[in-house]
Amino acid sequence: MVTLAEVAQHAGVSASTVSYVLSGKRSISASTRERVELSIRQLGYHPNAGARALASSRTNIIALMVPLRTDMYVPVMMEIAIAVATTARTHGYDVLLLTGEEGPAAVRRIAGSSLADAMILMDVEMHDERLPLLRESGRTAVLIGLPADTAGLTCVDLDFEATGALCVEHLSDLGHREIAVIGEAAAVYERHTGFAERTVDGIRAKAQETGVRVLHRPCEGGYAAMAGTLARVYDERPGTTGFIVQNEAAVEPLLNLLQQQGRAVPEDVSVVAICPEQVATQASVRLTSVAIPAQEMGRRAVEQVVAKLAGRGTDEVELLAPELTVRASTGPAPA
Amino acid sequence: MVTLAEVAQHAGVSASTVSYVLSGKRSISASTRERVELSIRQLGYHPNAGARALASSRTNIIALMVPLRTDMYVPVMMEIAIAVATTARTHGYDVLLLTGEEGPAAVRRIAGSSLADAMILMDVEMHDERLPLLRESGRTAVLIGLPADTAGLTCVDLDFEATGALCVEHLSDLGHREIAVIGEAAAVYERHTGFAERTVDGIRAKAQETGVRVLHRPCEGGYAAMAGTLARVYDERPGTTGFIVQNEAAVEPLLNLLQQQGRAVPEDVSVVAICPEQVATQASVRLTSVAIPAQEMGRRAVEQVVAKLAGRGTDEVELLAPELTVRASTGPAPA
DNA sequence: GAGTGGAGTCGAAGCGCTTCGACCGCCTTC
DNA sequence: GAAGGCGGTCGAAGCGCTTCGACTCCACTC
Repeated sequence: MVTLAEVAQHAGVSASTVSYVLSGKRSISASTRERVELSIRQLGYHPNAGARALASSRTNIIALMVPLRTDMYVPVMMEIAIAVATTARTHGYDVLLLTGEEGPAAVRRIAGSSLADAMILMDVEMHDERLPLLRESGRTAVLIGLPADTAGLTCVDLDFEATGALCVEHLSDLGHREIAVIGEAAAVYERHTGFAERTVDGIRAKAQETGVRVLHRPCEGGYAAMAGTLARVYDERPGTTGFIVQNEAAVEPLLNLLQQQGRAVPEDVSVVAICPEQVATQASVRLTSVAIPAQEMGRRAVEQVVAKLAGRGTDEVELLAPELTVRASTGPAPA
Repeated sequence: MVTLAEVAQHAGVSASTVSYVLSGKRSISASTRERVELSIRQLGYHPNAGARALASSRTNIIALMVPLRTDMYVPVMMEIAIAVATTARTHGYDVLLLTGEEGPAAVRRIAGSSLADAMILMDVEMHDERLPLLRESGRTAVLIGLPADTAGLTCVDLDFEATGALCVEHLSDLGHREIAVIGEAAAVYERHTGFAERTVDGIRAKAQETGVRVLHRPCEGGYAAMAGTLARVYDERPGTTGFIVQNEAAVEPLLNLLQQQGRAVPEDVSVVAICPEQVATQASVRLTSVAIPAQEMGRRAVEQVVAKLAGRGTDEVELLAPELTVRASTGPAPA
């Protein structure tokens, strides 16, 4: 491996000069700069990451903790993770991938070993075990999600309350008075995952306001689970004409089951989904939906991290405004 | 941050002794060891990753290059990535997440900066641009996938040729004589992604052997694309009774369209899928399928990396044997 | 009872980089 | 024309760790 010293020798300058050319922290004459840059290219020099980290106590690495859960909708996670990784690169950072496996201890390990300059946590629960450790470590961090106590934390998330409200409003405007909410798997609510609960809160509040009746049912993905859930929904509320679905793995099963039961979408039943665009547009019926802006979330999280590391930080909660796109799955309530 | 020196002082020994306690590279008396370990715990010491990397030229980081493509089936990628990350941790490694964005240059950057001890490449193409750089860099690497030239490379992958053959064999045994293959998006073949081509090769070979006629059509995911593809298939080969699907985004659309056209699965038409277990079991019809062992692939890749880094390396191609599980989507060909 | 060897420990020399203070000209400025 | 300032460069001191050689002590051996 080529070292700084070798570059310096090759260019006929001192090591510190080369370092300053690289970092731009002191002014360097054009001629020297060019000579150094030429040497760098000719020798194929790359700074050693470890040495750099040691000397500067900056690793240029952001740790990303992704959940291990299988009950979460994976593509969204992946999309966020990829957005984080690519955005990070544009700011000169690499991303370290941590899975939930290790649990809260990972926070301590990363902070303690100075493996990363900052952390991004995904799938944050209302009372997340990692948060105390995070605060204690004093490390820069950004959450994707919204815990109960956000004091001193920077958070990025879709505004799920507004999302829920928006869905109800849309259905209500179309004249629907009985709505069923097909939610995430029960386990998601049990561990108090913020986004799921906030969506339901938003739905309930808007329903109350508009005088719409709401029935909320968690649902595992897949056909079998959806069939059972659907049967119970119609059992309890035969007059249901609107559905809000917040479980991507339940979308297609729901559409199919409705069709099989002779309920036409959107003539008899309207369906609003909260899901990534791709799911909404590729489903068997083009779905009216509120998109989950996974990329945007990943991007914003990194930008917040970078800002905080640059000292321009803000401890704020950034909620992205939901947007509802009307497609072919919603229409006026049947008379 | 607590340093080695502070631990040493606290325990009343020299820094090197603490280091040897940590690494176990020299024998240490039980009493000293205990004293040092106690100090480490009391002070909450974590070795600094950068310093360690610098002094030992080992980072304990494995770089994972995931593709950026959206035409790949994302959940499989995610599953592999998570398996890689968790397996790596059990061997004391962390994982650096690189996206395709940066292209082949990422290989050079990682190797040059000694950011990682080894690399795992996913989504390898037949003539992958990254391979020359990889060979040149001399860095330890394992591929998930199979390029045309595997000389000097360690590869892990499902045996897709055998997979294709297995699917044909199953359908042939059931008496099907005309088979359609619904493949990945055209772009996947255009860039010569090994697994897609090898599957088709395996299918063709076995078809020839068993006297089955095969029609292969690439297909984007979603309903619209699938509808078009299906129409064309029946246009060209009205006698088609068996389908092999290697595009998860086409599975559900295919099943639905067949149903809509009044073709019963499996009475009129048999469908074999090449997809993750979850897709096969959660589809509207429980699918006969060959599973893509994503976790196993990720795990094996890491184990190969660890073995190579420990000097126990083998430059070999490890092809996992496919397993076909018969479920409800295949049956005897109609008379 | 001197010689041998192994177990246990230490000191010091780096690993490759960043960064601080110092230095040297040269251009201003009054 | 002397004082001051600034752009440009260098030397040296670490950053926190690993690792090599050397040293000490003690239990053996013959």
